[in-house]
Amino acid sequence: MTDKLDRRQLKTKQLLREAFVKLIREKGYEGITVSDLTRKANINRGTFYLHYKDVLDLRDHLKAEFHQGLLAIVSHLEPGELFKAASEGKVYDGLVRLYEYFDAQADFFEVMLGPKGDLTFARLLKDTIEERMNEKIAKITTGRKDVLVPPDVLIAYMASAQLGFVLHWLQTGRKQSPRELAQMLTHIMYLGPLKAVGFQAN
Amino acid sequence: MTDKLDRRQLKTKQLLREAFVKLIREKGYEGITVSDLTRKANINRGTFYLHYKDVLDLRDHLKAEFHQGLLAIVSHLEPGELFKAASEGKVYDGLVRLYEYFDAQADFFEVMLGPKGDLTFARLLKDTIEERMNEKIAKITTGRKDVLVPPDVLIAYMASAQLGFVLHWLQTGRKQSPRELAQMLTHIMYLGPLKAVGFQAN
DNA sequence: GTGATTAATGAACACTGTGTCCATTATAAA
DNA sequence: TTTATAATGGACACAGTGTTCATTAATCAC
Repeated sequence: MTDKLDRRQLKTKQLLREAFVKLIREKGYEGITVSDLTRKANINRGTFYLHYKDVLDLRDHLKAEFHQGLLAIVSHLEPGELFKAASEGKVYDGLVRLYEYFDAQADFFEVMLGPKGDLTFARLLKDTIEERMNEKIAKITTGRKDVLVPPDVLIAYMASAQLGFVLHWLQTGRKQSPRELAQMLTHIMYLGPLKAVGFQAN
Repeated sequence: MTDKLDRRQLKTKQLLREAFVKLIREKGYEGITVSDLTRKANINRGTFYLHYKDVLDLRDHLKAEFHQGLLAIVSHLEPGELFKAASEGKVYDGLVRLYEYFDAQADFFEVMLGPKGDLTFARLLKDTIEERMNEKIAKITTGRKDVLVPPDVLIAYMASAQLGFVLHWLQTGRKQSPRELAQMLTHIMYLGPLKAVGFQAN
């Protein structure tokens, strides 16, 4: 994966990566050209093609990087543990770790997932959450008859929800700590959104 | 809004609109050019510019159309009604109407929100849901101290969730009826995702 | 139907960006 | 210091853009 790279190559890739994020922030992801990138990075246009096929290729490499980082964390999450912690009024630690990752990489995620960013990245994250949940939840519900909602539907719901949840946090200045985030998500997951926001049975 | 249009103009716009959806289906949204569109629609390239500024402009006009359609329905939704219906084991009719709209326009939504589609459209829909919820939910929670999760956070969660829910349905062949969809969403909203999928307190 | 109106066409224009060369220069590694 | 190779600058043909304009064709109002 990580071929041993010449310093020069590392530097070039680093410059391109920075130029990419800057350009998204400045003029939005759509319509970034190779010429834009090399101008901003102050490198020769031909040099770009020594590393990437085109702008989409550069984007996909960046996406893959962060995808890996996320996978490493998400693969350890256990919905059963979340439910257990929630029913005992505790916070599931796996969630805290997940939000700590987003917090640490916030600069990148904020731009990339923001209004000017690249939404295919959002899709990738959602799909990742979804796949992992599928593995975990499938085990639990096989053979049961009392499920009110098919697991695949529910997983689609939750995966989108959790991404939207993080996104909102990123785009409103990250006012809560990762632990507070986990606490809130636990409430919503356990009680359901309606009761979590204060609707009361009467 | 709807200026009285020459038949020729209507026809041109119709052709462009069909070409756009076809091209997304065939080669993906990214990288569709004006030349692609006019070739596919069999019209003169110059003609395109008599109607739209560029590809993004065409896209935005299409988005706006469906946005209007959705607004008309979403603006009538009442979370309170949803909670009431849910606690009585009923289905909230507003939701059924919403899903009927997606069902009727499924061809367009499926392509546009699909893997090759335009994700800014997904964002627009999410924002629409979010804004409307904000209006409704804000009334309920003002002055209350017992909310476990701030309304804005919860709304971000729900808006994303509901979009993901519909998206999954569109992309898995629309196996459920709008009423069944509404039923499922009601369960999730009322019980929370964990209990809805079958986790049990013990 | 006829004539006035206006949309669509085809062809040209300068311009920007693409992807690929290649000889030359600069820099890192052994 | 030598050897390897990354980066450069300049060139190339090509595709797409956005605009203009005279010409053709369709529609609308009468």
